[in-house]
Amino acid sequence: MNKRQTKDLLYEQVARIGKAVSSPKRLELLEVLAQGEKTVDALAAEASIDIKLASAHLKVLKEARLVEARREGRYIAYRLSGEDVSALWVNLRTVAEEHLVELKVQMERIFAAPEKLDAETRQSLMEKARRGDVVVIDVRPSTEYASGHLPFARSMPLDEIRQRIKELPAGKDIVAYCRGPFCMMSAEAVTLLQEHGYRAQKIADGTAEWQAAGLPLATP
Amino acid sequence: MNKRQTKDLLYEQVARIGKAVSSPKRLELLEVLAQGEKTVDALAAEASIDIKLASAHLKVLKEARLVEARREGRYIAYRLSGEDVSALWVNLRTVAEEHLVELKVQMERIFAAPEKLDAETRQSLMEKARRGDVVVIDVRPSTEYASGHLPFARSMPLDEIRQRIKELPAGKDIVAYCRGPFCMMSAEAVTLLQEHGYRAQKIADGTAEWQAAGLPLATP
DNA sequence: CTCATAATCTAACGATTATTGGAATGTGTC
DNA sequence: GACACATTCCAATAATCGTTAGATTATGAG
Repeated sequence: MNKRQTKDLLYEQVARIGKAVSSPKRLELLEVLAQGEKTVDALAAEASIDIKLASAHLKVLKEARLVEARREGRYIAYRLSGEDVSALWVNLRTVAEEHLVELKVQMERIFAAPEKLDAETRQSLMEKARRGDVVVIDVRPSTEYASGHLPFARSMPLDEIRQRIKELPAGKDIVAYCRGPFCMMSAEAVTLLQEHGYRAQKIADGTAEWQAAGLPLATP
Repeated sequence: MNKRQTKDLLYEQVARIGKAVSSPKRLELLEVLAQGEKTVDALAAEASIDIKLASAHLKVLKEARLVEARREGRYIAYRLSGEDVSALWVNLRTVAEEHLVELKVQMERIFAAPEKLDAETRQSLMEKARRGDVVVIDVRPSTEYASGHLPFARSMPLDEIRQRIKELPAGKDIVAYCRGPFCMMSAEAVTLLQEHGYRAQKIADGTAEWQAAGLPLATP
């Protein structure tokens, strides 16, 4: 086998990963899976697609070894096949945010001033949360919180905020996060909290971004 | 505009990046471009494809803003539009190496025991090179060396090793690197050096991997 | 065993993509 | 200004991909 054929084989393998992440729906599935294990059903619902289509996309992801499947009773649960997969998603999204003006514009139009964190800010946020100077709330569904969350964050799913709002200490700064910069849950949470007189802000980070920055997650 | 439409737009943008990296030839072009600016001509030759096809692929990469073009006389020189692009390539390739058994097997079959570096090894290699305990040689073409190389490495292009082999101090350990784990130049260099009685080994790192690990490059 | 449910498989379509050949554009040289 | 050269544009083809619908498989409940 000559050099050219050898190289072709190598790049072709990497392109399998590339092809897997070349579809918007598959990227969305990856982001949801970065929040923890989910059934096909749940994934299809999250991505607003038919179960059949979700299954087909998951098959592609599985063939690229980006996800793994596991039978759980009647359901089949999919999960990312490693932390590096979630880091790859963050990397792709970050490159897109950095280079694609269209995306920048869209995000600025949609999410007024998203709070982007750098290494230092992440560190100091964690410190403040540890000391109780701010209350960090995870507004994702509680199952996602359970499969990993930011250190010192408490679970306060968006659906339950209205009922549970009195659990939050008045006068404290509230910091809300959800699945990442594309997720709208934290923004809704902030609006809700501000309507009730809280000082609340959101951050762009989700667990995937946090981990990709090299910081550890907590699990209850 | 509802939530679903908004999300669709966001993921679609990221998928532009995904689509750009979904072709083996485009990945190869990206890797070559990670070595420095190149003309369409040179890129086509490196990837063993027709100039027209190279131009088409470069157009796709340009539309995804992963590369930029610049006219240089009669030629047009392409370059990566940022360090993050080269880091993305490294990330994709690493995920592929990690998850695709086929790729692992191929690489083991082709490159006998590639020397993978971790953070510590990189640090100690640089130290040894600085002290002169080992001689690190960059066997890529000299233009690529010129556009950035490992600290304390000297240029010794593969083509010129035979003539210039006496420049290398006898008795010293030689460490050769080239464009990265897929590149075969360092392996050939090692064979050549060993035939001349040198203790030589190669490392998997190229400049892209070095940089992706957060370490600085040197430029003459 | 039968049924309902979750998921996959198969086949089909329209849309997109890779690749090729031929024509056109832009640049420096004579 | 004519020419050679590097590159891009345009059109056409074959291959691949996304999506949908219908049939099939696997599991747990009754």
